[in-house]
Amino acid sequence: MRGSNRHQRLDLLDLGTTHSALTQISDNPRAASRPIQFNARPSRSPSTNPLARIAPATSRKIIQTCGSGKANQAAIPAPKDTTAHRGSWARSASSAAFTGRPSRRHWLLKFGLSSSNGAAASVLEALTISNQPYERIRRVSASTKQVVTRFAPSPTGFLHIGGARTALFNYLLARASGGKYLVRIEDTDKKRSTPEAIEAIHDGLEWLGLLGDEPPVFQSQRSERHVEVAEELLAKGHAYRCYLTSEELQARREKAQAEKRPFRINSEWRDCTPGPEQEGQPFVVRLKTPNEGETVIEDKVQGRIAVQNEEVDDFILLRSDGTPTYMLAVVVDDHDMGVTHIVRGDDHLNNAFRQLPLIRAMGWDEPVYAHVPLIHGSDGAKLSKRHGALGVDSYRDEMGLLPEAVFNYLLRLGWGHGDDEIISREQAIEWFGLDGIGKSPSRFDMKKLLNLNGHYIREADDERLADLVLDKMPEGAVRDLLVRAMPELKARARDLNELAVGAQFLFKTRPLAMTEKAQGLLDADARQLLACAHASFSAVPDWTIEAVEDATRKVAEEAEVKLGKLAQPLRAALTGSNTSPGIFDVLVLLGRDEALARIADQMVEPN
RNA sequence: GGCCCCUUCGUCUAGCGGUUAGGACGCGGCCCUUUCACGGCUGAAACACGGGUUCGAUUCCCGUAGGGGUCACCA
Repeated sequence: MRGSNRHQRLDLLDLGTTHSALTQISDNPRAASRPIQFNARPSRSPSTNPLARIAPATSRKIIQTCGSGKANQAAIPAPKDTTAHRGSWARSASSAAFTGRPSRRHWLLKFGLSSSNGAAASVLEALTISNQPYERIRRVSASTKQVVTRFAPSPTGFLHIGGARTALFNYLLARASGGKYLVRIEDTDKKRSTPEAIEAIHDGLEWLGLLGDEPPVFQSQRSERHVEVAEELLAKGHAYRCYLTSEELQARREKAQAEKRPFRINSEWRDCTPGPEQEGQPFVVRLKTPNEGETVIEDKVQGRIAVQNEEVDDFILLRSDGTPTYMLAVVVDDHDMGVTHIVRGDDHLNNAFRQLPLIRAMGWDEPVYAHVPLIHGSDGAKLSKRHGALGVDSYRDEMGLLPEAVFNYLLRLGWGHGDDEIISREQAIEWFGLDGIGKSPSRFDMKKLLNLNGHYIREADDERLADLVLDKMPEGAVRDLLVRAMPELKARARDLNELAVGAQFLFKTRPLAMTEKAQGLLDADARQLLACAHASFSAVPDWTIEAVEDATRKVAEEAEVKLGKLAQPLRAALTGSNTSPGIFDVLVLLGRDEALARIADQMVEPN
């Protein structure tokens, strides 16, 4: 774990800024002894460039370098030729690395950045590690507040691919900054929540290694607390009792629609005290959201988004039966759990503008938001149950995928790190940052997932694969043989199902059933050749790959045919198929007796 | 429809004002080869459109078109 607790990301500096700074510093030999002047231009999204936020000018002054007596270390051998490092600047939250020229010496640079917007001055600490092929830049804040993220699925169905990716990003963000990653089950809707779904979500997360750092919080068990907050809001005048019925609202909504006016809930109860006639009448509790001005969110993915407050209606906190709504529950739970960074699908973006007034009414700290674009199906349509949105259990059980492949695929879907494709969990933790997340929705591509899975299968341990495949094998499959065959088998499979199919020949019973193509291979000449091979194999002293290969080549030579002419009929006889691992491997794997018997089954009787 | 967001090869993406627009999957070709894979080499393939700003826009701004999200006493 790279980030300790003192490594808290504030995102006050983005990498472009950092880079500019480093370039300037490296160009200025006297940088160590005096304040540094450098230009920082607003990068991709102005809102994420702190310098742009602090002042409109593009030129800012770094107030001081604080090298704590290590002034000379500020003379950095930073790369001057940035174009040589195309695409190699990492854009990670807690750390960034650039490849290219290895550093020649240690250096450590710290400088403070004064912030006129009241935020704590951040400290940027950049260091290179000598003799490493890359250098690191790490942002460190003066504060020690820990990053806390959360994945908050509602248990109304399986854990789908989008949810899994949200979980992944939350997990990675926490790990990347040495923070905490939590899971909360949003089961306030009792009608739609099921224990099966909770189980499925748990299994899915476990399989992907994305279980929370603490046992999950169940939202339904916290309703007392939610009500308590609603009452506090009521007492403070930030919320009010609204006696409008849903029927009344529905009528108004339809009327507005008929008149083609935008409909907004405008409750007359917002500013009036209920009279005696309201006594005993059902009511909901609504939040008094501001009606004027605008609310701005500095979203880490979407950038700066402003919404007019008049667009935000007074949403319900407590239903007429007194139960808390989702909107209330999330805010309260996020606060109580100490969540600092909210990473979720951008279908929740609008909710942020409702949740913010609630947070402000309570005087709580505002979280950092990151709304991640949704994943679409391969046809571009929203992923739905009919559209490839399967539970992760399907990926595991039916499609035969490895969790590390799904992990890697999900990571790359909507997030990028230069040209890197194969990324391990450790590497992901090292590299992950919110600024690497793209703003546009992405499509799910099974082909690429499969390709990745093939890669991870080839990397995987043979014993592990054998155990995984054993389930898919017919009765009588021998684990030991499976393990021995695995190095040959796994090179040819993209998923566990293909692996199982490839392993079938090992356990077939004689006489072997032939596929059509295998049958086609076994013409009269071929059967004749098989007889020769049988004779030759019978005389092989040690049934080793070398000996078997030797014997096979000799048979082909003597018969004056190319090796392939003999190998294919052999393959058919031995496996019942026209594709298999290398024929010598097959011979050895089957063992002398079984191999000879299978050949004998197909050859012409020798005279 | 109101509001909000998005738009680089078919797909995932790199790109932070000057690049022969890079990589990966998929697709084609070649090589390796006992089949199938793997691997290696190689080819085709993209800045949605229109205006600005600028010496110069894929990159910045504004429109248009297309796509998406959201408008519940669901979460």
